[in-house]
Amino acid sequence: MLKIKTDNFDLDNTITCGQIFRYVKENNNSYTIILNDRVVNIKKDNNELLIISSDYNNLENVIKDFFDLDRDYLSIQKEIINISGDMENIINNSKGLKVIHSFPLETIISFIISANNSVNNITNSVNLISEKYGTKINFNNKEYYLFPEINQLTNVTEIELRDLKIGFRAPYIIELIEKINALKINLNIIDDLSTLDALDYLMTLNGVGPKVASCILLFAYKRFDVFPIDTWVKKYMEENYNIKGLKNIIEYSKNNFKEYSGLILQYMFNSKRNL
DNA sequence: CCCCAGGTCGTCA
DNA sequence: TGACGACATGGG
Repeated sequence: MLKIKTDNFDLDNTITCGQIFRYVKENNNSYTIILNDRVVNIKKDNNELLIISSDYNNLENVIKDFFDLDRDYLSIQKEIINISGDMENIINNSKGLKVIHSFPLETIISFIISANNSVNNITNSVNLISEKYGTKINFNNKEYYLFPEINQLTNVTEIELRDLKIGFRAPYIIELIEKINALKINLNIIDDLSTLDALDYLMTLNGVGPKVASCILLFAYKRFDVFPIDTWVKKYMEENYNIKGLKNIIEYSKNNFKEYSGLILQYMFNSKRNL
């Protein structure tokens, strides 16, 4: 077992608030999470994380990277409150929430599926994709399936994907796979692009609009200066600021939330969904 | 049978 | 550009 000391970390909220889809809450209040190359089970015991895994190689760094444990969120939260004091409420509601550092291909496909969909349906489809195409891992006397690598998806057909309840988004995913294989899209260069260029780059993909592209950059590339505006954030902005419309929200966020827009909108999403 | 879910696309003015 | 309906699937 690996133990990691943490403070200011809300494990439950971070896992369950919609950033990731592939986790199971166990009876002992631990979480089993499927990462890109291993399965981990994590339990929070006061200020300590207790972790068991199918693979202990470099595990501490993997966990710290995935949960963004080395970033100083308290300072960021203070800064945000300085920028706009009325943020104190929702930040208090989301104290200890970390932005997960997820995996590009899985994140892109998951959030293409997220369009006009519910978290339950998204989770279901992502799990079905993994079970059908991913690598099997035995852990704790159970079988788990990693999300597939690109080479495991090369020959996937639209009909197969529609069987996995992906619906009208199936052709978007086929196109994504084809573009990656044809080297028309390179997920590795995104770190070298500015956030605006990265958004444009991702939005060349069918099925990836401003919201999905923002989620990809926030959750898979650690860009906090994005605007993942969904129905919940729209409701929040209208109720609390009387601001309507995508452009107006982006404009307001840009002016008031600056480089932490993505994080703040995540706080809003979280507070709204937890009501 | 209606509306909605972590939206985006194609079409038409 | 901007508005608007369509889109698979499941749940309330």
